[in-house]
Amino acid sequence: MFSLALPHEYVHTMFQEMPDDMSLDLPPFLQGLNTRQEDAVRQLDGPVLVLAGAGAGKTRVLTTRLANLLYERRAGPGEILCVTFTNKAAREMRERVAGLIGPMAEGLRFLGTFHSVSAQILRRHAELVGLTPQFTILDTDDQLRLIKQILRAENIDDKKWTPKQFANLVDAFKNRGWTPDKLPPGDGNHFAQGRGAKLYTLYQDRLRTLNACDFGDLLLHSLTIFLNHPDVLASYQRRLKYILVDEYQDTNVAQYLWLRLLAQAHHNICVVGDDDQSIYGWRGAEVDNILRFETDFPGAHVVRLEQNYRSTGHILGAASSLIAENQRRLGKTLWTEADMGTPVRVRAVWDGEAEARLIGDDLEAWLARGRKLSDAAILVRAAFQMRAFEERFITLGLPYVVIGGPRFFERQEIRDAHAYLRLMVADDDLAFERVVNTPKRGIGDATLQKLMQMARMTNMPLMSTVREVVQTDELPARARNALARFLNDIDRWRQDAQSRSHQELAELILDDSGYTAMWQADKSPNAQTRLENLKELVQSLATFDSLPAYLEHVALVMDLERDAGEDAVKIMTLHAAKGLEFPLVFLPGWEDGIFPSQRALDESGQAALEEERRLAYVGLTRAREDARISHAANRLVYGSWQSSLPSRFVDELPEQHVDTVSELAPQSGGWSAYGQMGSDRAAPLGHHHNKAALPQRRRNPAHDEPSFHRGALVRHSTFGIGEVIAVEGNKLVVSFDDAGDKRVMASFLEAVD
DNA sequence: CGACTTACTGTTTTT
DNA sequence: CAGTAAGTCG
Repeated sequence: MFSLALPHEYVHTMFQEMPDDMSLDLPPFLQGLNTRQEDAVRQLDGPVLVLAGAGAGKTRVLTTRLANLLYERRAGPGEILCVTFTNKAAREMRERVAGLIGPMAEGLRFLGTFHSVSAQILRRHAELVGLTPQFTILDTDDQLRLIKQILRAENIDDKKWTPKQFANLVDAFKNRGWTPDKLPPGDGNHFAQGRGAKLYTLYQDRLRTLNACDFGDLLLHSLTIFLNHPDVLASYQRRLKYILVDEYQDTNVAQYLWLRLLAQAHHNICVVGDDDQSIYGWRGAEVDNILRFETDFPGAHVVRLEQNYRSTGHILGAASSLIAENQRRLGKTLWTEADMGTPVRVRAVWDGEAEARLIGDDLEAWLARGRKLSDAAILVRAAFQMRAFEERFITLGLPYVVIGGPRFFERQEIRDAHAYLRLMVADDDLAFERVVNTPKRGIGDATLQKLMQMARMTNMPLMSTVREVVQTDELPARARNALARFLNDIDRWRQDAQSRSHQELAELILDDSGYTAMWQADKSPNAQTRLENLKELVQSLATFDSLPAYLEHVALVMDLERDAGEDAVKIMTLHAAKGLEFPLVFLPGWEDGIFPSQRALDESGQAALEEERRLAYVGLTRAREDARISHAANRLVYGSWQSSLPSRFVDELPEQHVDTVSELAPQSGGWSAYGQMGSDRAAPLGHHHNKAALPQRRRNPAHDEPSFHRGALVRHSTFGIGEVIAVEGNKLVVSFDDAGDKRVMASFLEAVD
């Protein structure tokens, strides 16, 4: 149909000569936009802020603008930076642009998530931050293991100061763009008696030694590169002539700085967002970024998209009034040409079970009216609310899908398989650790502990350490043989990799290592599913050119495209629902303590509550025709009953748009408020008992590679005192007083004077 | 070194 | 309640 080979100059001249008739001569993809949308699409140069209300055609504007940039030849596909938050959004964008301008969309190399674009840049300049281009990207699981090791090595009680807490702290630092050297003094102080900052440094050092990055590093390192190497920055500024940003309200400080640097030279940056839909404050998003855009980029062209194409009048009216309760917002007036439709229904039920029953009944009625289940969604505040619905729908035989549940690449068996694959590509310590005894090879905790201690001392990868240590008497024969065998396997597979496709290789490894057999022997009910998942993994390998390409994809995307499947209701969190729409939306659990969450209620300021309100707004505005809120009088939370009050958000809904129904007997007494307000909830953390400082234990004082000569007197942690009788590189033969002659590694010995 | 039993601790989520 | 992690025994 439409081709870019069209005489572009001709079209361009026409734009200039006949401005009044432009709409007639617009390229097809520009037709059918409203005035504001068209404005946003056609204002190509300079900073543009698009404030897009819910359902106002934000994605359409972004994709059309991108297509228009290409159509107008302002930039080639490789010269446009277009960043989104999710892979799904990036995929959708690419598809839609391809639909508008054809195969040229494939050349959009810098269209992707912040993380994938950063990763691309970082691979190219890795050495500037002390990494090699082959660095590994750690998943959350690897990251937590690593942190745990560090905390233990530093003698920090990992129950009081959990790895997860530390990971969150690090994440918060990175979200703000703080490398360890830029950490404001005192900022890590609340962690582990003021050791947060030091631990952060240690963690980053460790990552560098491992040639690895966590997710936050992808962005942070590329930011560091831009800041420290003006020439590199300048090359990207020259190359990326236009910048488009989706969901700008969700950007954190690091992303903001990253974008600002890239846009600094040409100011051709267009950001699209909605301050009312900022729901990721808890993970570092700064609504301020969007509120401040006009100050950051003076002369910014601001476009407000306020016509809603999604919801009925009642739904929009209810949502608008609700969000109007928030103080900090730019303010928009959404309107629609649609009918008023049905008022938002608010229903009170006795308990969670009754709520599930009610919604189940509604869905059956919806089906009976000839509607599709896939047109309906249940949006919950927190995952634990899902179970009640699942149980009910199973008994009803009503098909459902949980969106955003445990993800494919996060499953244990998939991670294990990936660890094996990673070992084919590099001497990956964390991968090695993960599978060295999976399936069981008789390499236990003690052995591993010892290996890690050695590796730490010599600053070598675990695998190299193992290579050395199997040639010594350091370890008991059993462990040593097991390790030697495993090492042998790895080397053999690496050999095999030369002559096989990566798919065949993966199959070979999984069988040969005994990993498949391990699950086949497992009689637990989900073992079968795990085997199927492994098969699926091997299948999906086929779609990649190489093993590294596959691993990169896995690390960045963490999700597998799933086929639509049968007609089913979707159950998901409100967060997962952002950007989606459904004719029928259920919003259960609108009770104080659940939604808004207890945590938001406990916060003293308004900020948390306002974010919850935005979440409610997001929920309501997902509905096209019908929104049904419900709240229960009693709820089972962590195995005990709590009575609950309707959410304050229910009261904030305007009467004229709402239809309130109660299933409850009027004075059944179900509303009593005892047990509320968290009086008996867990005491807040962080009571700083003045505990005596932990004894400072400094391990291995002789940290430097000790050199020993024949005849030297040495001490070994297990074998005791002995005399060096031969030196072979970093391995020594020592005659121990008690244990006889042994071959040991030098790094494991201390001099005795 | 591995299987079994007991204590604990619980948002939202992407990459 | 239910899943995990750490501790204990053989």
